Amino acid sequence: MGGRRHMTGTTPAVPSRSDAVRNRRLLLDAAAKTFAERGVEVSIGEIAQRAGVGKGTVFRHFSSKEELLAAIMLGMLDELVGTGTALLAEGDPGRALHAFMTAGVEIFVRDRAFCEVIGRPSLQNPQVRDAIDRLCDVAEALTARAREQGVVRPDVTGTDVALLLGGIQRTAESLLSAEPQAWRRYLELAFDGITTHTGRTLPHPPPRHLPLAAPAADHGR
Amino acid sequence: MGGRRHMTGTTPAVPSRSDAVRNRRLLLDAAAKTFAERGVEVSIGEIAQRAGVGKGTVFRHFSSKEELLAAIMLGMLDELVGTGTALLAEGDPGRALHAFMTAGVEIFVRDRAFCEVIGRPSLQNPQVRDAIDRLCDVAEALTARAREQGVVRPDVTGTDVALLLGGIQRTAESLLSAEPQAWRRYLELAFDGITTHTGRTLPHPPPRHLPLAAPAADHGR
DNA sequence: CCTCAAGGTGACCGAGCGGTCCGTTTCGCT
DNA sequence: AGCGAAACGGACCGCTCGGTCACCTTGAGG
Repeated sequence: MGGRRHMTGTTPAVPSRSDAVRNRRLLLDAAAKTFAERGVEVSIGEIAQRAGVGKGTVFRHFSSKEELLAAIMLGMLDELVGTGTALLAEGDPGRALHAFMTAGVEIFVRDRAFCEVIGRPSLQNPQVRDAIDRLCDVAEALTARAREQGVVRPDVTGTDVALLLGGIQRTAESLLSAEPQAWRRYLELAFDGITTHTGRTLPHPPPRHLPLAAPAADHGR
Repeated sequence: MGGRRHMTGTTPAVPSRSDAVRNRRLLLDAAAKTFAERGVEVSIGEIAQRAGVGKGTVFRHFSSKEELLAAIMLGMLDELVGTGTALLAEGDPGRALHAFMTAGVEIFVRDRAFCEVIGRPSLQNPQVRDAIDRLCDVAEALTARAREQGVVRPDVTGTDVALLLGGIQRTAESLLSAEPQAWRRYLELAFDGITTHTGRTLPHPPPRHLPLAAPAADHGR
């Protein structure tokens, strides 16, 4: 997982001095928690404070806020890809797909920054995009198995499934503080939607991949 | 629509001088377009520029950015409530509910600020909350009709339907720039999910209303 | 045409942000 | 213990934002 002494883009992967490794760990942990609770808008200063280090130390380890964020998002994406890959060994394709979707929505529900970053290509760095591609691939593999067995309707793709994860979280979002498990309701609803056989095919052609190459012709005014 | 000469909260409803009414109109139009395209984060300065007025003029008409935003959100919510109410007269309850959901998702898709504001109670003023309550009520009325006729499964509520609107938009979000109509696919998927009869009941108790009374125990650090 | 209050405006303010820099501390090696 | 390099920290910079204010313009009644 990741080259040892290659530089990970712009910042040395892992420093050698003991205080530096410890602070890097503290920093990653604090950032993960803070981003999860409060979203991408939290200030670097607050993360530093929570980690018990100075603001400058943050930028010694990560050249920018975005890089710190990407490091954390990448870890979670890889974890989910791993879960999906492991589930390809599960015998029952329907159960495997359901378990994958459960794991996916759980991440969205747990982490506010994850929700905000995924699907906003304008904010994403190349590594995150690659990880999302891999996520779509494993979702497609799981979906294909279920589709061939007739568990899911024939015109549903892995990209559909990946996109639904965020949609399910969004549906449950405003209930989450009062009903932390409400998302399971909407996961089941969506799962019934993709497994029901109406005879009709869904409107609009199914998505093959995510359009991740946003030229970001943004608010350059 | 709405009281004529009542003051709308904190700012005089409609001024009397001709230039003032005209500028107010320009401002509302520019703000609606800008919020729709770019979300709540756009600066007041940009809205003013787009309306062709000075920044100070914005604050003469609306005491804060949030009030301007609320005025626009309120208009759209009321419009959707009106559409839903009208659809209660439609003969076919299933078609009526489907049409209501279509109208709802269309608004979400068209307006980025709408997506960002709805369901974030921490940002909402009382009038917007009331409008959302009314929206849930009309959604419940439409859903109840469809439920009684056996069109939708028995354990689906109007609040479920209202929440799904945002979820559907979110699902289609990253496809929207390349495939502006992709949301129809996920609307159909969700509609199939609430109309299919699996025999199983959904997990988690159905939501009765939205928990709109967020005490906002926020990042007051 | 005159008057004056209502309306318009942009320089300005304070707060918060990401990111930089350099004097100071600490680690690890000899 | 002594030393050089690496890491630390927080004052600091430039920028943007929402919101204010004192001065100027303009509409409309007389």
